[in-house]
Amino acid sequence: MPIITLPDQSKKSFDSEITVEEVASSIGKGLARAAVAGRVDGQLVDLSQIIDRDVELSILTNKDPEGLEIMRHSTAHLLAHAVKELFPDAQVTIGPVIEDGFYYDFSYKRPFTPEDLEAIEQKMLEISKRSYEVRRIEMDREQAIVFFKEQGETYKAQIIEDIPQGEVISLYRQGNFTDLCRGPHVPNTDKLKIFKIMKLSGAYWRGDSKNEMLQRVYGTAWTSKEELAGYIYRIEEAEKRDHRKIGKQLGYFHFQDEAPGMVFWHPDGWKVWQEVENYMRDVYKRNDYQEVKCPSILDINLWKKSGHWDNFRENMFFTDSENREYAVKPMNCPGHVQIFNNKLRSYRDLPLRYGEFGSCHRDEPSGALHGLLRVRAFTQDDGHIFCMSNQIKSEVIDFHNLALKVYANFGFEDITVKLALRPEKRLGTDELWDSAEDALREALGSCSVDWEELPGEGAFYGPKIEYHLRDSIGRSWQCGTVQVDFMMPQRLEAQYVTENNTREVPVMLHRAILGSLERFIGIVIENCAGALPLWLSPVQVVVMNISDAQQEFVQSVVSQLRNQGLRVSTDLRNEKITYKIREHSVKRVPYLVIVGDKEVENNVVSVRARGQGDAGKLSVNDFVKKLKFEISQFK
RNA sequence: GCUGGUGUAGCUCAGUCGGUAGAGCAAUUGUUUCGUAAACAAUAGGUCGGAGGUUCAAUUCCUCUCACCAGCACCA
Repeated sequence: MPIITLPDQSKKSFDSEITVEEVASSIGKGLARAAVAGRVDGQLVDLSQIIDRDVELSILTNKDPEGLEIMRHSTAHLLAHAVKELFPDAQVTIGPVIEDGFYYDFSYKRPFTPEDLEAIEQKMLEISKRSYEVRRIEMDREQAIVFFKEQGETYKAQIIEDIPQGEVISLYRQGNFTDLCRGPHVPNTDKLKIFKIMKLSGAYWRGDSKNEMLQRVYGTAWTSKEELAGYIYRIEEAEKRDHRKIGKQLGYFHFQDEAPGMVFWHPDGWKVWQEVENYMRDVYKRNDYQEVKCPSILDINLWKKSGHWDNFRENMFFTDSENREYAVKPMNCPGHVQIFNNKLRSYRDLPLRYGEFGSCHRDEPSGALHGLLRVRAFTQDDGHIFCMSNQIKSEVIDFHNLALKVYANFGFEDITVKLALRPEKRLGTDELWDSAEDALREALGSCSVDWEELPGEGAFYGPKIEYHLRDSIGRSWQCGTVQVDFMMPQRLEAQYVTENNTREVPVMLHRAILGSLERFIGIVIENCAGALPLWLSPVQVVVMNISDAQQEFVQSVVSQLRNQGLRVSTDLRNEKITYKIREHSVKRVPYLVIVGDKEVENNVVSVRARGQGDAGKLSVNDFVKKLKFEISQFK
């Protein structure tokens, strides 16, 4: 006599055991039709699940987040089903749900073509219409392994072999296609109607580059055609924000074949850069950092000593001169230690903070390069704090707060914090790693922030807190970081004199807020879709005349604005005012100033603000005040 | 680095089933002096990513190579 408690706390009792689907029908026809799965006492189950005891039950439709996920998962199975029908000797592997969709990895003798993808999508629609019932089957482990081996599905058999002994193995069958899966799934393939195959790519079996490369087919699925269209629209809109496109359009920078992964900054792009750099220089000054500058090329022996040779060599560029080998620096830390070591330090000097706009080169794999976001030559706002262990916590907390403040000034509020823990390839003992990781955890713990821990992702010399920002298409990029390092100061023989006149090795905190200036500027561009805030805009104002008669007045307005430190250009071309407005609007100039006879007569300017249109007439003085106020707001 | 795709004028792109290429915008010149997102006309502009090969002939076919794009792997 199961009594079922529904989400609204109402109870329904039944005379005998009953399936989730039957409960849905008992509530209403519409619900039964929309139902894709159920949740019984917190556990997701199929609609066919039998309930034989008192439970709490929710009926899930694809309007529920879990329902949508189940639907996407089932669509992944539909994809695999279609592939098996079209290419019977393809092997299926895994097909999970991801953000906004799903993928499925296949092993096949030849690469799929774009035409294959179309055929697969058609076949999926066809199978969906066949209205196959999706049925759960349970097998024991050995039975399941034999089952998949018989079908030539060696990857599936491998997956099962990794499932712990004794666990029940569940399979799902639709028509003549059976897939290993935990479930749950929609009850029938005809529930799957609104989906689209998106793209094809390679992916290593089990994510390991030593393994075979499989073919990954990506797809998306939604509950309505409108949502699918909305998703496609969002992707298109995001592509318009791509910093590579905007950078080209606005003439900020370019790349060319001769220097893959290295930026040619154009005048306007470089103005943005300088503005960012000067802002960060100010942050250094105001937070007790001393700016330094170290050589880019250092003797290879220093890199051997620091541990880079053993742990980072494949990412470094090398050069030589007169039989001496050098490395182009991939990091700034060894240089800063040299400055620290250049004189005898006392505990009274600590914490000692050095900051550098350090130009680094890393030989990144070609496939990793991505506009400004992943380059081979970049500049870090890289600082190193030499301190005692009892100063770590407060330094990390200060850094955390400073970093968030800087991000906010650039318009970023949504930052993901991660804690990257010891990697396989590393220096130092486990005890040192324990204390370094704990130090960071403790500091984060007192910062009222959520973080995700990433085992194995730390730097070779220490664990790190990472600050991630998202790009326009949802990819997340590490910008800032703070890392605790007990190893490098020791290896490079840094020391300070303690209170007791003994010598001790300082702790070194590596830290960067922007991370790479290139990457950060790329993300800023995407974040504002190229409409940079006034203080960062390379051209803040364009002053334009209506006709030749106002040329002189325009010049005088420009010189007044320039005298106030504003970045101003003129447009005196013999073009219609609408033409000029359009051109500079497309270039996202924050303010356009229009001068015609009326303005000259009244000694005012007509102001047009980006995104707002006509902003009225102002005296030059008032206009300057307005701009200065806006700039001060942002900084 | 791996898998797949792409590479034609400054930009966005069309085209050639093998006979050395075209549009729009930008540029240049001329005319127009015109008030809040594109005036009109003319001109100029490309060894079709690079190197080999096949061919009477290659931008088009083949091989290699470089760069870029997506994803994977790797990472700020």
